[in-house]
Amino acid sequence: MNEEYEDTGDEQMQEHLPVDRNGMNEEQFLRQYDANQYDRPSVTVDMLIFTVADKEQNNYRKLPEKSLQLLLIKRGEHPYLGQWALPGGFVGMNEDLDAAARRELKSETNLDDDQLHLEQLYTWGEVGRDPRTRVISCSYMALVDRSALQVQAGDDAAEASWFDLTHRIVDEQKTPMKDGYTLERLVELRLTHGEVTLSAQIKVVQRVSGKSNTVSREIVASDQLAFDHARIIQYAVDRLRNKVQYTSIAFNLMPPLFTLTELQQVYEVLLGKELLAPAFRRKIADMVEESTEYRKDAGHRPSKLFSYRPFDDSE
Amino acid sequence: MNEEYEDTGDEQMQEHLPVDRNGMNEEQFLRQYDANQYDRPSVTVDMLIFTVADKEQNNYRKLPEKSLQLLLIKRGEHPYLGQWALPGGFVGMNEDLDAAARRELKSETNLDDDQLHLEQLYTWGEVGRDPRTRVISCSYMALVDRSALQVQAGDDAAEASWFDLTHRIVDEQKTPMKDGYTLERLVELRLTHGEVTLSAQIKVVQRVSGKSNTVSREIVASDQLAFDHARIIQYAVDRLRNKVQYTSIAFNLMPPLFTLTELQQVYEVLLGKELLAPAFRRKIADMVEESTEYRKDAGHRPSKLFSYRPFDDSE
DNA sequence: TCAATAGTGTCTGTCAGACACTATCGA
DNA sequence: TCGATAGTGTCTGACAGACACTATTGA
Repeated sequence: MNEEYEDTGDEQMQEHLPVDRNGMNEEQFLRQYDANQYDRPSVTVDMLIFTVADKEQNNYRKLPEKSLQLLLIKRGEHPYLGQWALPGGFVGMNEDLDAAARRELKSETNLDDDQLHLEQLYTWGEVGRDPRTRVISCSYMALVDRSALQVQAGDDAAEASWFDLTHRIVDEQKTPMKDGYTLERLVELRLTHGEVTLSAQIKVVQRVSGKSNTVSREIVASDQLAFDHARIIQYAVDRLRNKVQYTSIAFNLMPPLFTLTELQQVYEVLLGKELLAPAFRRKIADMVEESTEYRKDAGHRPSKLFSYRPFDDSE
Repeated sequence: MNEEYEDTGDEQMQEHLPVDRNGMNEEQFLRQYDANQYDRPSVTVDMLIFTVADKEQNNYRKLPEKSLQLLLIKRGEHPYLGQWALPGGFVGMNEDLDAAARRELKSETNLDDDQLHLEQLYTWGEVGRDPRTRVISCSYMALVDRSALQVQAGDDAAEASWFDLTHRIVDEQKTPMKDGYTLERLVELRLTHGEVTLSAQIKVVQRVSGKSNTVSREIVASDQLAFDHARIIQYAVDRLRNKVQYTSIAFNLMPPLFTLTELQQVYEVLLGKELLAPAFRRKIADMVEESTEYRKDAGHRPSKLFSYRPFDDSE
């Protein structure tokens, strides 16, 4: 069970270290280990930085609509020069993976990770996804509060912009298969910033056969979006929609004080559907705390302002 | 918006390709690109291969208890020579990340991925986690049906064994913090295979302050478990427990035909708690299909055998 | 006969969907 | 006044926890 019993056990003063088939102990092994004997892929982090912004609204009575926004960077270098890509970069040899994500986030938004939600999403490792060399990308999702962003992005040398993001299922069909079915969804992503519109179509295929249940995503079309980033964005939206429903991450998109209607609007824009106010208020009731302040600048009844209350675990 | 307008536009026959600040078009850039100009980390996949097995039972009336098992490999090389580790290996330069996971799985269990559940879990990229060199590990979780395993593992040169796995919260305390709280859990992992017992303690810390909500895992003690694998195992158990409740992955641990009590036992061993039969049967009712067969070998009323029915989406 | 599992019926409380209703502001 | 949002009350049906109850087997 323990290698050291195979030693002769004669040298009382010397430590009984296990040796490998070449007679080396661990220290000797590590000294001769050469990481360069094999080719290694490059590793990057890709950041999906989401926020929610108000759309313009002229009717003094109506509330402004919300839109989900994603930060993209215009590439100033090959490959995909001139196209838009997720912020990101290579992971340093002496830098934790998470630290690389936080570094990228800080450099783009000037926010530290205690002011936002940061979460590892998925690691993308297909062989041909980067024309330069083999690149494995670990994607992270960040949710930031619009009001905490000092600069409107783009203070960097590279051109960074917030794009309005819409995610729409254009087509859906279910085909019965032996021992299961295949569910194919065609998803259209549309990203707009001023005059610039990027779009992509992703085919999301869910195969259920026997017990296995696999989801794969394929890029059908990708206009002005670099690399396979359209697919990563689609994946992130799916994850975001999912998590909004059973966690409180949505509050990371809210300012310190907000009305319940604003909160509901954020949920609605994330989920892509309308919610009923009474049910919504019940659901989030013990995640918010009433303040004494009111919002009274609009042409209708003033609304109470609330703040986030970290989960009510107390009983 | 598009770089090509910066060309002189004189050469009608030549394509208008965007050029970078060095005057290179994409093809020229890629030809001179050298991936070796920077140090790169090594990338591995680590496999968490779970199954459920029956425990011995002598009372002819009683049903055998189930135990959750995990496949581990005894290391025949430095570092951690003689200790036990998750199966895994380096990702080939011309191999998709998923393909590497499937390859490892196939080599350990001789099963293809259409016969089981395979899912990417998390990517571990701390700097010091491997003493050899910088290693980033992408972990995958696989759930296999015990009855589909031809060999009892270990046909490989390396010694592979199924370990009974228990996951127990030994200590839990909640400390109020400014603007939130800290929830600390001490988790004890215990892995046994015959006479061999491995154990580890992981401190799982959930920090809730303001809007951010972070979970971190720290290895307090790890006996005979190589690398940071104790932490990865603990993470996988958390994920497994979570997913069992809202997906049908548990069926991947079941043979083609099973009784509802067996299914319930699997849920119970995964969740680490007992369930009430009527509620359980209601919950899984439309995920199973009645067969005409019965299990009648025991000292009690025979039970109907069921099979898995991929989600009842029909209305 | 009996220990053990197999399987069902039903009470109860919780909670989400749905919708009606009242309250209150600014132009 | 009125168009819009703010906010509440309550009916309904779905469903989970809880527990009692019946059914059936092999030694």
